[in-house]
Amino acid sequence: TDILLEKGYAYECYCSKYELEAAKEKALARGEQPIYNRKCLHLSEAEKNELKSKGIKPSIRFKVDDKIVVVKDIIKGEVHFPTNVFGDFVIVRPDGVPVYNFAVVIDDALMKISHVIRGDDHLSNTPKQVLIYEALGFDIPQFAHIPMILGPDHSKLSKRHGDTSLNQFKEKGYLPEALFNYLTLLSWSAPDGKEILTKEETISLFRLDNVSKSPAVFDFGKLKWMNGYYIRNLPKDYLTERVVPFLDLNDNFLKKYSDRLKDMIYSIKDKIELLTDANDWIKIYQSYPDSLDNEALEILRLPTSRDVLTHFINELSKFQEIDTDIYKEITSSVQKITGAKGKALFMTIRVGITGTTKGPDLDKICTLLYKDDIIARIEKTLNVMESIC
RNA sequence: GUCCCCAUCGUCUAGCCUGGCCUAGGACACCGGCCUUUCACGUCGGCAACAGGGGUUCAAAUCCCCUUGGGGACGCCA
Repeated sequence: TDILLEKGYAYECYCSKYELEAAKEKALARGEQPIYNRKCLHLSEAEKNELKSKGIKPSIRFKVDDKIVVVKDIIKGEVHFPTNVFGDFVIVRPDGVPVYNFAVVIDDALMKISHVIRGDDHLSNTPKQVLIYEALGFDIPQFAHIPMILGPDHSKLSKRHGDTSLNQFKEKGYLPEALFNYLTLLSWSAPDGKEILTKEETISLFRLDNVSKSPAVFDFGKLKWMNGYYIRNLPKDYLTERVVPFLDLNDNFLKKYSDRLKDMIYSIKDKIELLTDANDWIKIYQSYPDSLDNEALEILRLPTSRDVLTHFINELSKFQEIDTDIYKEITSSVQKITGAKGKALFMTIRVGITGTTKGPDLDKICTLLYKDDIIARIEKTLNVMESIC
């Protein structure tokens, strides 16, 4: 600040907050720009000392000439700002603490920052900063003002639009690489239009000069889709590692089946609120048969249901363990014996085992579970049927 | 209010700089078909946009101007 003061780029201002406030309101009332009136610009040393002796501490203002500042921006191009819209602005407060616009310049210049990349909303701060760079003789960095991300209502994205912090997304089960990939596609796109990109691909393709100028609305739906895509396509081992923190591993069921779990999760793509939904689905298993809903009960009330389940157990008992082929064999035998087919056959088995009408493919369910477990579950269902049918 | 930025399907965008190849391409969402004896996934098809008006030009989504619309900034906040 000494340099700026000495060279006449800045001066001390003894005006009080109240004075300034009043002046501002007056100007606004007259429909004019609220610009500092330079009252303190020409104070003599004597006057300053007098004010100081009264205990008034000055703030320091940057003296702004009436001209047009041209900001060169990689994304926006050359932007012209008349300085008379902001006037002489404060650089240091009376307590000696520098103001943001001043501090960033000093900071960045000292650290030899080459590129200042930030949100669009900082564009109008930039001319002030450029002025300071120039006064101090610093090299002006390259600026790149990225368009803002808007909420679904097209206003600046904020808390009231829902989850906006990385941790919230993480807690909800969004994979970091999916979020990264999605965010990357806002106001930018790969030259070939490819949308699913690894971090490495993005880094090698990304160029500031093909970032779009217009703001982007955050689309939670597309993020969701992309996260699902990642969940489905990432290597299974890696996926399991990612999924485990979201599951209640203390539970016996999960302990017992954790090795087969990845296949199951891999197949649960329905209404993925994501990983957390997989957890819900598993809970349906766990809480069975308390989870029987009307739809499931209806299936169990079918006249053939009892037969189907009983014979399913019988047939299954003939085998050591169940796999896809055996599953087919069993279901066709049960069909022959009971005469039940279609929904009456498969839905009954589904409900008998899982207690619900929804879930992964039946053959997958059957191969996921162990034979004894299936039998136990169906027997449970048969017991339940005693009481409700 | 003043200044600045922006403007292609509902949303993210390609194309715009270097006008004709645009019958405006892709993705999400949505709607249908297929697959699956559930739901999803997958797959095939469909709906859907150059904000409006003036120019310039043989030719405009592309270049220029105006209007409208949206966003942001106007602090001794960061």
